[in-house]
Amino acid sequence: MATIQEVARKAGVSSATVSRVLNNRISVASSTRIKVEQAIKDLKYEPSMLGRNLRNSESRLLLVLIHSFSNPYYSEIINGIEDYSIANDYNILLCDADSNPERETTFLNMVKNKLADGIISMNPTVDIHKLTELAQKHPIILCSEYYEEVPIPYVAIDNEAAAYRAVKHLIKLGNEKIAFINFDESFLYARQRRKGYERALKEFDIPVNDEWIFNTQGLDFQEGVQVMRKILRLENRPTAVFAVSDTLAIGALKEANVRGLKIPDEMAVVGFDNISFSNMTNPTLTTVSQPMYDMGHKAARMLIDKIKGQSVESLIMDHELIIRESTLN
Amino acid sequence: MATIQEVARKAGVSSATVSRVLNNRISVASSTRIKVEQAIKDLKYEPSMLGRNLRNSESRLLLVLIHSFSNPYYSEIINGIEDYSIANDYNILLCDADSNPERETTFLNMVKNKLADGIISMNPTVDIHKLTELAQKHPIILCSEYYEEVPIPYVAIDNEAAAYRAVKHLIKLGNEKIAFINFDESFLYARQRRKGYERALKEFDIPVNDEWIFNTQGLDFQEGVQVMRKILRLENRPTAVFAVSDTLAIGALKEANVRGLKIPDEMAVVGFDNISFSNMTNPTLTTVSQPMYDMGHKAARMLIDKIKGQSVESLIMDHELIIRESTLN
DNA sequence: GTAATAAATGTAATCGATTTCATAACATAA
DNA sequence: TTATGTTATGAAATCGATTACATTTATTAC
Repeated sequence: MATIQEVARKAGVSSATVSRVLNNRISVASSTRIKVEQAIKDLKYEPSMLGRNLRNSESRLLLVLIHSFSNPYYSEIINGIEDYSIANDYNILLCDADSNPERETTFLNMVKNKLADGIISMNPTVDIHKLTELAQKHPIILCSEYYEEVPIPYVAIDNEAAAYRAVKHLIKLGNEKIAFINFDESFLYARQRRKGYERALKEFDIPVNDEWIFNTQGLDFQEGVQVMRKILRLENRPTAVFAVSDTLAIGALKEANVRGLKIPDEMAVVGFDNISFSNMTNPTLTTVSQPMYDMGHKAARMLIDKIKGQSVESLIMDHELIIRESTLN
Repeated sequence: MATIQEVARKAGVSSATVSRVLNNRISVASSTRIKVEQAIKDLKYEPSMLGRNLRNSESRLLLVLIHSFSNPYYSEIINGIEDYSIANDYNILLCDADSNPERETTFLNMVKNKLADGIISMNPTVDIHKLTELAQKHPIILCSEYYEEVPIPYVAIDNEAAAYRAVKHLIKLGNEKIAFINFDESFLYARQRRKGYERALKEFDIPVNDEWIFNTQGLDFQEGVQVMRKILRLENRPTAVFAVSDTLAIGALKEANVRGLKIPDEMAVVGFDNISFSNMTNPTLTTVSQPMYDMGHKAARMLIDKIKGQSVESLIMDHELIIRESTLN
């Protein structure tokens, strides 16, 4: 691999001039520019990012923390992040900590080590204290997961309002006994969605029944199956389910199907996230859609602005209720 | 951010000694080691990877080329790649070219630019000529997608045998009219799977009917739906379908369901890949499983071996037929 | 034609680590 | 005590780019 020095020698100029040609700086005579460009071609020279980055003390790499590659929820957000990043000459490094704290430390250190210029975290299990400390010296943005009283800018939706809307939709269809499959409520979004669930019930004078509220430890399809089994064993059986993730909802839907329940008549189901599968279930799944691509795009913009030293404001995005067969007669 | 120089000054030693402490080199007195470690703590020093990598001319970053984040097929492979890589102090950079040749070039240049030490490509739409050229100077491994007559080591399964096995399974169940939903046959794996399909038919003296062979341009659920619609319109209608990807199979399954066909009696379905959702459809999907985690693990090992300068051999892994409800009465 | 100004290019420092080579300090053997 | 070997450390070069500053060359004004 040729270096800038070799190009300079071949073109009969100094390395400074070659650098100026590479970076399109002003003041380089077109005759020398041509000589240099020829030398670059002849030697098939490619500038080393290592040298450049060391000098500029930037890596032009952004870290994106997710919880697990297997979660289809992330893919559109990532597309949004990536499009904006690449358009601005940043690459992204996708990191799934997979609830492995050691690996998470590795990733967080990359930003201290100058191997990454900033972080977008979408990982709900991230160590928020470490992250907050890191945020004092390095640009960090939260996407979709955020924390009250943590001074890190975020982009997210209004989870309380979205859950409220989903549950209200079920009520309007005539359901009064609505189960709620929630994730572990140590996560803010789970608490917020629960608030929305309860607000909708209260608005219609339906009492909250704790027997119908389930908190899962994970978001696998299988957890949804398990919960639906529990639901079907209840004496006073709900006629509808609102799940905080499509994967849970799809598992629940499947189990209801297997048990021969008519959907939505005997069991209506609403999910959350609008993952691509949600349109491929039988029946198709009603779900809350977040503007995922847009959220990713915005998060990337916020991060890059922050890297540039600008101050950024948190964003709340609009959600949408997508009504499909699982709540449609 | 403190530099190694500042640590050296604070500890009253030279930067060379600090470096030796950091890298656990021999010959540093334990008294000075303690002084240096104290200084590192006091200054909260973290070594800059940029400086280190420049000096060592390595980035310890591996590129993983995929076609699109949205494809669930990759996630387990990526887990395998990542586990091995991280255990060997490499990080991975996930790149979806998303059939954007410009972006692909960006990624391939990273290895020329020394921003990455090697590449694992799983992208079937990659520009194989560029990749082959790059492979002459840089470590590259193909995973799951490979090319005959291209001298790049790969890890993959025997696609012909896997398809043969899937189709034979359908025949043994009594099906003689078996449709085949294949991807674009410009891809080697599509040609190989077709060969397997035809071999199974021939073995049982069933003529190949071109009317029952469909080539899709993409792998979306929706394409599977479309094909099943075409199938159901045929006068001489097949009683079974073998699709080369689960996403296609799930689309086909859904459409057959919607049209009220009994599965598997009136329409048996086999997919390929064993994505997690294939166990959540109704009925669940029979599919060919590749040892994905293992393939990723092996691919990473091959790449890192190659980076170390060792020579590596291509690998063919075993597949497995997972029989579920879509072919089970 | 000369001075003043602008444009083009080169020299050398710099980013932050690692490592070769030289040297100092110390220990051991004769 | 001197010679020899070992261990610990430092000085300085190095990786490959960028850039402040210095210098040369070209252009313009009078």
